[in-house]
Amino acid sequence: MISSDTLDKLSINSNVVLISDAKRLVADYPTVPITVDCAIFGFEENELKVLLIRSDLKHFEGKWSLLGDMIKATEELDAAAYRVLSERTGMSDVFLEQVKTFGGLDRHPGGRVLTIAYCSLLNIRHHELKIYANELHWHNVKGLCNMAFDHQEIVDECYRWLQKRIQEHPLAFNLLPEKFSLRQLQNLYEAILGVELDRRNFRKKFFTMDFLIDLEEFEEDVPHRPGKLYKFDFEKYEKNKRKWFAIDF
Amino acid sequence: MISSDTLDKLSINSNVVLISDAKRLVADYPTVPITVDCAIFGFEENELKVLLIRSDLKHFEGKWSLLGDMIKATEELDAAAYRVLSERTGMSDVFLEQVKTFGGLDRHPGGRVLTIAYCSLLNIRHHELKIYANELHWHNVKGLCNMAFDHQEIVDECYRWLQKRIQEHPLAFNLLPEKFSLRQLQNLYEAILGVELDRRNFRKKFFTMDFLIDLEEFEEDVPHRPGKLYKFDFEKYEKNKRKWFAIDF
DNA sequence: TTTATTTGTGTATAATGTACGCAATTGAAA
DNA sequence: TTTCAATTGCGTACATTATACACAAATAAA
Repeated sequence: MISSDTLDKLSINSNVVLISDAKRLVADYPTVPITVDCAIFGFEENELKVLLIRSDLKHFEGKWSLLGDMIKATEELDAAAYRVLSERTGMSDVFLEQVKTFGGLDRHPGGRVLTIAYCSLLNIRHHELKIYANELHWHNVKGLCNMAFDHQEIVDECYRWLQKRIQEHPLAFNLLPEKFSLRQLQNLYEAILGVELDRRNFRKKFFTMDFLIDLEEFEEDVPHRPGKLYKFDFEKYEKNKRKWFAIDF
Repeated sequence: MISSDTLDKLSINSNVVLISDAKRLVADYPTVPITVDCAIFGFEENELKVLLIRSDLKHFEGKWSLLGDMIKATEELDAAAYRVLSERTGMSDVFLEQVKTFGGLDRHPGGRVLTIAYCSLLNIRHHELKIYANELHWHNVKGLCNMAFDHQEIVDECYRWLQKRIQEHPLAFNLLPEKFSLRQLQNLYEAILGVELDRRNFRKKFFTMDFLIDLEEFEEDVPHRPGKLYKFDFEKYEKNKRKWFAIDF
């Protein structure tokens, strides 16, 4: 049976029933609050870190949470994630990409809340954290525990996503200071992938890729022979992007 | 200023303000109708196809749309996508995976509607389409036009996702009949990747992967030397999954 | 029987990945 | 000063994989 109310929304056109009032159609749909959660990764002391706060929900008292917020009524998804990121880190011009949407019925104690997970990579030293409330700080990605909501699952998913992604595109440079040594670069790859790599082959691979710029400068204050410093040639990379497929370790 | 209404939701605990009433917190969030849209891919006559219907919105009269529906209030995201798929194709046990969420403010004429895009792969011959209403049928992925909503963008995204994905995992077998020749398999890869592959090297690659089962049967009714038929060894693949990284063409 | 077409199986070569050797440079210890 | 430990920078030998291409065998149609 089609109710008269439903009929109001319909018009008949060449034997097909067309809905003329899209607003009234949509008005019948159930609605859900939507949020973004950002897995913000950084790299320090040869460890991959993720930025967390204490949950401000009594229900998750003492547990750790990703940075997130509701999406405003007239806000684009990416913009909401970027807002969360910049409000807390003060950073702009940062790598940020959508990873996956989580909509489990019981993931939020306040009722069904959908969240769109984003992954962000940034250089810890480049940014003074803003709003230190709720014990905002960096946690080792390995050995996380005591997470609020389904945030353990979200971090795991973002971390796996990152592991794949850095083998397709040289995103890892977003995590390093502008000037870095090959050793730092290798430590980063080893930390993210969780494997040991041969130093000499690693070096060869990155030199043949040919977007490291030799700065003719050297490390300082290291208790051994200092390594050369390089920077990443973003321009050259952008031009040759298409050719890329895998970094492959 | 904190309103007295807000204070009701708060409790103070070790200098941190905790929100005790999660439901009331969430009640303040804007809410949005959420839908799923399925890019359902099939393979026929050496062409990659996608299943579309005519949009039933007057606003998009004559335009083509992915299969989609609202997500019910107590329905998991994957379940909603699976429901859309099985209602229309009658298929169960089908490959289905979340790809990306689209939430552009103006993507739906009825107001903001979030959609979670899913990608599905199935064998066209295995399934009688159900509900032929709205001119449900298979379209060539190449040369799509006249799409409703942002569905062109969604199909493009799902197609790129598929191109990457079949090089990491042998998903393509979901698109083939149970028994297939190496030529069919190669045609499929060529259709999806949009490249020509060397027949002999292609064969070598798949034999060294070692999960094709030789059925000792042959093609029939072909106007040339018939090729051997194979089936995919899902069991063996599942066991060796971890070792995988890329198929690489 | 011949021809066109396609399958099935190779091989030769180039490119890439992997394992590892060794001199050079630095800070710190002897 | 000399020696040592640690690390960088550069190389080479070998194994593995990718790529290009040749040719016989099987089938339908002429």
